[in-house]
Amino acid sequence: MNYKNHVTRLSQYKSVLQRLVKSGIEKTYAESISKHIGIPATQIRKDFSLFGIRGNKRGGYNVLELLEELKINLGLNRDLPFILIGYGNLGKALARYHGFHEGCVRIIAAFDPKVGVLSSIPPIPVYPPASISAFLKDNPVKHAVLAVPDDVAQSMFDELYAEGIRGFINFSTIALNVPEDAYVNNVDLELELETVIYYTKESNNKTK
Amino acid sequence: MNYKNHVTRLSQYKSVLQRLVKSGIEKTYAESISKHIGIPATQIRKDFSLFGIRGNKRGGYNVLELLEELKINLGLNRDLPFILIGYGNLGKALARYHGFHEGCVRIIAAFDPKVGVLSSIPPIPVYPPASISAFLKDNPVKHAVLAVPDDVAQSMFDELYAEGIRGFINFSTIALNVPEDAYVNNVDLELELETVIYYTKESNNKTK
DNA sequence: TAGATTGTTAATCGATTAACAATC
DNA sequence: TAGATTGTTAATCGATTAACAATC
Repeated sequence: MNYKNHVTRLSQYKSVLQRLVKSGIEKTYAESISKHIGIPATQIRKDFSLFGIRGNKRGGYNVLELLEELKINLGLNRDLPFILIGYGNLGKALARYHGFHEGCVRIIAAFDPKVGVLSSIPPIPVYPPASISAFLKDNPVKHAVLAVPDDVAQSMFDELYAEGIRGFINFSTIALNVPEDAYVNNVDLELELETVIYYTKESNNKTK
Repeated sequence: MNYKNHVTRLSQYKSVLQRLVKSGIEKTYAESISKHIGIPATQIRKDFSLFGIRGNKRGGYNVLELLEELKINLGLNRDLPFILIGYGNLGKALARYHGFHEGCVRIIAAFDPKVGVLSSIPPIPVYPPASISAFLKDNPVKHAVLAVPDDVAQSMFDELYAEGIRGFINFSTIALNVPEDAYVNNVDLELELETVIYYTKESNNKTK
């Protein structure tokens, strides 16, 4: 079963709800959420139904409750420490990424041959790769960000997998060899740029 | 018509073909490509058919020719200069991103209040945002990478749109207000991490 | 020729949308 | 109550897969 689209939408709903909470709005409707993100109200209700989220007939949804339900379904209702492998430009950008500090996604440590302390808030320590094993023994982390050069991506993956990490986000451009029980989300930045190019080709101007 | 999936797959085919070229392989088959990326051979042929790419019955595909066809269909068969707006950690990471140098996607200049010259190969100049307009008059760029803080993302977008840029990749976390004839590819890094979390929730271990 | 492989047409599957019944 | 909104069932749409004819 492929839930990718559902999960993406759920996450979008969550973002809207977080904005509503900030604005102090207490109640919302499928129709209003639809206005914000352009997803049909009927699909929003369908998604909620699929994930067992219930509203009040005639009364819409309580913003705080709905947000909480969305977080539960996304698995965001708990502490979610990540480790960051590779502390180059991309690693630094991710560690300081603004959005993360608002949610419960936290990068608690980075590993790179060049050690040091990242001046982020809160500061994130940078350890040598050799200490990953020891670190994971003390810290029960299940998720890792792979932001290393292509030539070491597979061996780093293998090591992390052996240490019990099962959820990965991979920024390298090689296709990792992944066991059945691990999940790897490949983010291919070149592909993202190519998508832009495709959709702005003159020949596609009308169709898109 | 939504071609997003097709474009994603076309780009994957292109990557495989580029690897084959590097290995000096001259001929390939739908079935061999399938082995590399796990997409059914029948779908590969269907995609090729949709984009008018023909092979040789019984003889498979000539690697170089196929790669060229894929590039043409992806719009990658020409010079594709991007400008980079925002030269923080993420901007730096993108400018130095390894994959780009192999393809025809090139970042030719960056704009940031903190000017300077990026020590990349080739070096990318960093200009103040005020000079965007003048730069675009001399350089017919149609694509931009938006890697700026959320609070200036919309105003930067508006300025770039006014200057004729129509293809964008947006790393900020706000939903931009976009005219009909522009294309914005939103890359939400928080969403990418959340996807990993969702698929590694204990309750999803069996289903996924 | 026989066998392998392409390319297309038809069937299936899943996701989205529409219709509408339930109910506050 | 009447009207608004939810939640579900049914219809539509599009994308994927399977079957197979074409042919080198």
